[in-house]
Amino acid sequence: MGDVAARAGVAKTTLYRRWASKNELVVDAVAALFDEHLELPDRGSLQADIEGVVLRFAALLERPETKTALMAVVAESTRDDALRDRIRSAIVDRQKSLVLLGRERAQARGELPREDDPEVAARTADLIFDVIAGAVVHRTLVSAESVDEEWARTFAGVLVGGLGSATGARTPDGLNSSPSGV
Amino acid sequence: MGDVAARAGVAKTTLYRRWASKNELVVDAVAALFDEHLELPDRGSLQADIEGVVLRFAALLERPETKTALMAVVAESTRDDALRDRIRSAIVDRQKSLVLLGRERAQARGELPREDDPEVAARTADLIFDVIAGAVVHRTLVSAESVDEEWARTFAGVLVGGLGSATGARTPDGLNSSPSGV
DNA sequence: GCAGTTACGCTACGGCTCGTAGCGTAAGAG
DNA sequence: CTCTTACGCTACGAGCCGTAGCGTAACTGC
Repeated sequence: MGDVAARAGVAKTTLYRRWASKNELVVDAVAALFDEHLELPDRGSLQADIEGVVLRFAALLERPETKTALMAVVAESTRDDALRDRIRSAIVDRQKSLVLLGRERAQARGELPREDDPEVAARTADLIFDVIAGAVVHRTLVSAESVDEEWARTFAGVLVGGLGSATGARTPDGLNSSPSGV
Repeated sequence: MGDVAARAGVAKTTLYRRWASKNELVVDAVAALFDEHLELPDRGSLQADIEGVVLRFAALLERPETKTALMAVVAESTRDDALRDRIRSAIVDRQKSLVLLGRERAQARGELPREDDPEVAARTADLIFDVIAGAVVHRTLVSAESVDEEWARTFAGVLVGGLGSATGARTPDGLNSSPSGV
């Protein structure tokens, strides 16, 4: 934090006059990075849109400062509810709009059916968000392997296929079996 | 750490005679929890197997100590390569065997085709692992919503559907469209 | 030009936690 | 009965977050 103040050319006390704690500053910094680097250009298909955002997100996470800062505040948010809420409103909820946009486009293209029940729609959007963000974060940070175009393509293929085939979410446990291999 | 020593009824110095640092101790503790609580009983179908392990994993992660400890070391591993390797060998690689077991069972049931190319098989297993672990972690820690049976069912449905439909990983970008809604 | 408010810089410090040094002591090996 | 091994204990150094207190510059309104 002394370092941050030094690099900003201000005194440490000034930082604490603008942010109540280090964590809040880091959350705002990470949120700004996310807002700046994440977007969802229309690449013509749901699969391509997912590939694009996955690669953008991975590129952001592979920067050492980004991943260190993000994981530090997420880790602390497990024992600080106020921090968790701040992360949600400043980062998570904002980026969730990308999922809504992507679904809207896919529905306009006819790639995904429209869902009338708004609660089901919201739950599905949350699921998609958790799957995309979780998978990319896990791969880059825990598995520590790079997210390249091939991985993005395979991942997007699985997700698109899964969304197309099984989401009505009735009770049965096996409406599976299909072509092409694992 | 003084607390850990106190609760263990030993002196703090004794802890440092067995573990070189706090992080190593935490990694070993989390690894033991994972080994103890994660297993993959045969529930009759790939979908049900995934649901089961997702619920087990989520139950483990919802315990405050588990998630705090896990995320703390993962966060620090972003700036400590030795710690990252220790996490990989003590936790990640061990639990990855669950994916291999689940796939083996699914192949024996005929739910998934066998894959001859071992490299493709390994990459797919890694992908499945990242998707399952990442999605559950992201939902419980970032989205901060509970993983209940309904979520597990929907998630497993999407994953099974995705694995069944699109994984040969050719170039095309749209072999989707199907029944049941998003 | 002048008082009053606002915001900043700076030093010093308290508090917390990780990790270590040094020494005394109990238990098992031969 | 010695020797080794492992443990307990106190004290301490180091690093970082966050704050107190005070001096100082700039900007406002008249």
